[in-house]
Amino acid sequence: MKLYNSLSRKKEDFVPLRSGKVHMYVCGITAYDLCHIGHARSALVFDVLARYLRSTGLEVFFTRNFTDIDDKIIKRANDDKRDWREVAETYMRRFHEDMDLLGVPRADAEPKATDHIKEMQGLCEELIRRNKAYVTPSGDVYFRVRAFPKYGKLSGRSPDELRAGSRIAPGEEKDDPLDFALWKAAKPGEPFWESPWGKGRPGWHIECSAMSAPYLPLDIHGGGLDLIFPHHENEIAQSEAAGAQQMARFWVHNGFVQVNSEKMSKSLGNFTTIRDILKQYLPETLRFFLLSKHYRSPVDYSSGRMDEAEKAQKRVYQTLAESHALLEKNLWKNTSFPDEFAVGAKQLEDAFAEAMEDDLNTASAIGHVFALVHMMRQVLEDSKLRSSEGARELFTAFHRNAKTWHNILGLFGSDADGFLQALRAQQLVRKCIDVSTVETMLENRKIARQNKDFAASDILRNELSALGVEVRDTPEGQIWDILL
RNA sequence: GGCGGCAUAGCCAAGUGGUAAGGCAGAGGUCUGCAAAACCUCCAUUCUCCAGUUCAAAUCUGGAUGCCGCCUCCA
Repeated sequence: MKLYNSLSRKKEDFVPLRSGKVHMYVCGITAYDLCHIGHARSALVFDVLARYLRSTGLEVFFTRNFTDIDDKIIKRANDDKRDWREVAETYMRRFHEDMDLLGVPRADAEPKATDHIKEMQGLCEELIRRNKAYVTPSGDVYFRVRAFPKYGKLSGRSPDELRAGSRIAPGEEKDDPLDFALWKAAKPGEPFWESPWGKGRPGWHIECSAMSAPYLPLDIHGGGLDLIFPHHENEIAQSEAAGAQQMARFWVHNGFVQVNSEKMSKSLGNFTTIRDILKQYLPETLRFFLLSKHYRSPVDYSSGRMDEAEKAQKRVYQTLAESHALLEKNLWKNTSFPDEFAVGAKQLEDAFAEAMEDDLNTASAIGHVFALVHMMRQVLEDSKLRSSEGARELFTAFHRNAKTWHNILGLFGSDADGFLQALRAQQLVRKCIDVSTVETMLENRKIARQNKDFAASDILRNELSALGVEVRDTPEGQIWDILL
């Protein structure tokens, strides 16, 4: 496949470094708060990338770490008057709960920083031995950016440019303003580990270099766009200055989730948590929404867009449900069926695969899903076509495709009737609609209609509409749905 | 200030040299007591603007404008 590499700023052919096996490392969360929709996007993008690579027959070993010791965790623990370990454990557990709902499986390895302190210290020692790092009188260890000539190759900045805007803060014992901490001496009351340089704890960047070390060189190192600088730049510096030939072949970064065209982030306070959204919408709707735009573009979140996503998604499931019902009935006639449907369906199937090949273009791929759905609807609406043998083949292929979508995108794989039921329940909650009230009104309307009292019937229909309920009159009686 | 990205219909969104996918909304039609749903048809001679390269440009080049991100923790 073609994959955009942040390092070269180009799409490149993805070829695994080791035959048939892919090592993928994605920066996970710092466990100090609930995950927001931006975390969901990042998790989803790399989940889909792993699923896709696996679907092409590659073996993928996926690593996603947890940062479970960090300034923010310590701050949170102090604020909440809890032990920092408990804070980290709580939010790691919340992360897993969110991912379970979103259908993101556990990574093959989920290392925690605190389980790899020894390796981090080892890496620091190696860097000091190579004169790429130094120890300060207070027991901090800093990376010597000047000693790594390739510094800036990922973010496209030169040390000179960076140096121009930076200065050493008072009290810091750095040789150079760009030098960054590998190991921080413990302040009073802070958690610490014993080290050759005294009591202290690891810096953020060294964690990922240490935890990814067993898998170097990585085929793919991923994360959010904002991690390029300084986090990933520093990881490269640490790992490669310590002797690695190349830390990662591909650097892949996902774009942000925005609100009103502004980045959603904890520091801006404009974030929406995954669990808040899942009170309103089904997890698969969030998944669909986030995957319906290319992973490198920013995506603007709003409830209006979620509503649109929900409507579109429902259309696919309705089509799956209706065609499934016909397949179950299994009453087919040997009537003529135009070839164009099978030909078109095959083209769309290929187009889906091509879109995924082209830098994981899920937005385009989903577009082809809808083109296929449109075709299925045409057949379903035509009483002659839908009962013919040709339709059976077409529907069978459609459901086979849905399996592929499920495997790769994690979409359209739920039981269709079950999904539609769950969706209705979710919408009832969201719209605060009381089912028994609706049913009473429908019963009254039914009576009015039996008496041909259309005026009364229409008044009830308007009242239901005001509640957010839409009624359809069919030969089988009244059917109601939630008005969006 | 430095570095980078983006600009496609009312909205969302694919499309990196060969004549604008798809979704939502909207209009007309079929159906209906009237509706609704569903289906059919229509809905960007044009891709922020200005120059240029080319037989051919939304796609390449130069310039302008606007929006966003990174440069400090951040998915």
